[in-house]
Amino acid sequence: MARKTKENAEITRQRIITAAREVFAKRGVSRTTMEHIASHAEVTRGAIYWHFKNKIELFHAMRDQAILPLIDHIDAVALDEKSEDPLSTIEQFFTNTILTLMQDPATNQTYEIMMTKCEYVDEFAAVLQQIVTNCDYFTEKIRLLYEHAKQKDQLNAALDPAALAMDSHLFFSGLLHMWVKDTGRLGFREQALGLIKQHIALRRAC
Amino acid sequence: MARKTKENAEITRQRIITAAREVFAKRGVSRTTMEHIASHAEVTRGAIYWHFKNKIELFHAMRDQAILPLIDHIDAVALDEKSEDPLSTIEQFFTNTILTLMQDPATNQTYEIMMTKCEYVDEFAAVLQQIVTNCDYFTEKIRLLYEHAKQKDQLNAALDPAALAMDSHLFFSGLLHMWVKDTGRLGFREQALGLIKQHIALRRAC
DNA sequence: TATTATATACAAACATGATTGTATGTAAAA
DNA sequence: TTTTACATACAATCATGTTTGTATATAATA
Repeated sequence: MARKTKENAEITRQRIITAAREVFAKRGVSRTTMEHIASHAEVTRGAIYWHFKNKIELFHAMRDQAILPLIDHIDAVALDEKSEDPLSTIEQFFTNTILTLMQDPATNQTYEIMMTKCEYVDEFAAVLQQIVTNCDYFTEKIRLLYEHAKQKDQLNAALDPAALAMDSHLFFSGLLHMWVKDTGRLGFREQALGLIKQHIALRRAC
Repeated sequence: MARKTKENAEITRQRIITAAREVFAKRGVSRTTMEHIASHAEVTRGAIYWHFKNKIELFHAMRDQAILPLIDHIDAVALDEKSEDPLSTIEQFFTNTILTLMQDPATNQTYEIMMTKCEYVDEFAAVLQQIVTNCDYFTEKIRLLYEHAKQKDQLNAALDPAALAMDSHLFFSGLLHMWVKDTGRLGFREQALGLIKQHIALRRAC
């Protein structure tokens, strides 16, 4: 086949990533072969091996497209340190993340793959450690916001910001897992935003 | 090879399940071949195919050994409906589950496999639905306990038992996930019991 | 109680298909 | 003219399910 321009090559690359995501979601990462991805993207394996070294590099490319914006998002939230209402800032962050999953099927699908269609062994074991590291980073940001809330007396006095941040992180982690897993019935997804609201309300000074 | 007695056959069966668990944990369910399991169990594939139809049946046998006792546990807890202190009952349940994971490496390993080393597609997709169903069952039991706590005025008055139960379930789900994922550093596991304590404390009437 | 028949608990071999990485070819872009 | 962006062909391994073989436990029978 004829050579493509740089722009066309980039389009091909993106088509491959999209195809990989869709096939991963359907068959799981391990059971997905390069040929599956290739035919779904309407290219040959040669094209994939040109753009990516192997399956895990392709996986990382897919993951980055979903994760990096989220990291940016939490960084932006953390910048909002001077917020008048830190508890609402936390609530907003949770809510926005859920809204992203609702509105962006690609991101949602990538989360689904990472949580229920990937085995974290061998080359993928490192990914799990990155996830844990991200969790720590995330929890620390939340902790800072709880600190500010406490200084502003918006927090129930007896509560410890570090422990609260952990509790919130675990809540949110659980929420994302249920969000992803509960695809059949629509019940859970509808309550998600309400659960976030109540979770934060529980912390406000009473 | 010679035929074994029923007792010996049962021992072989259990050896296979144990071997499967250990190999699943090391290589992930998809990448594990019957031959891997066979050699680890010091039998041939013939023995495995005699006892189990295929890999997923073996997976289910392994899963049942970890899950069924837990179901029994929560059923026992739910029987404790007349408890004087329902919030402590919930706390006890969470704590006991974590203690089980600490003390029983086999159970812990099975959880690890189910949460990070299994792809829920094809034959395994149904397992995910079972997990969700179990979650619902679990959440309902917790909800009942919160109801009782509310009737006894042990609960912060403004709180809704159903939403609280969901929040607790998400917290606990997140806790188990972090417990399993955070194998490297020992930091998280040490705080787990403290986090449970605080989570429940947050709900007590103030 | 001794004998026989049958089901059991595996081991070993077989047939088949799938998947990976690489190596090579090629036409157009730069 | 030299890369680039792929397609195609190749080699080698690996995994699965099934089939066949067999020694023995166990139950039935005489």
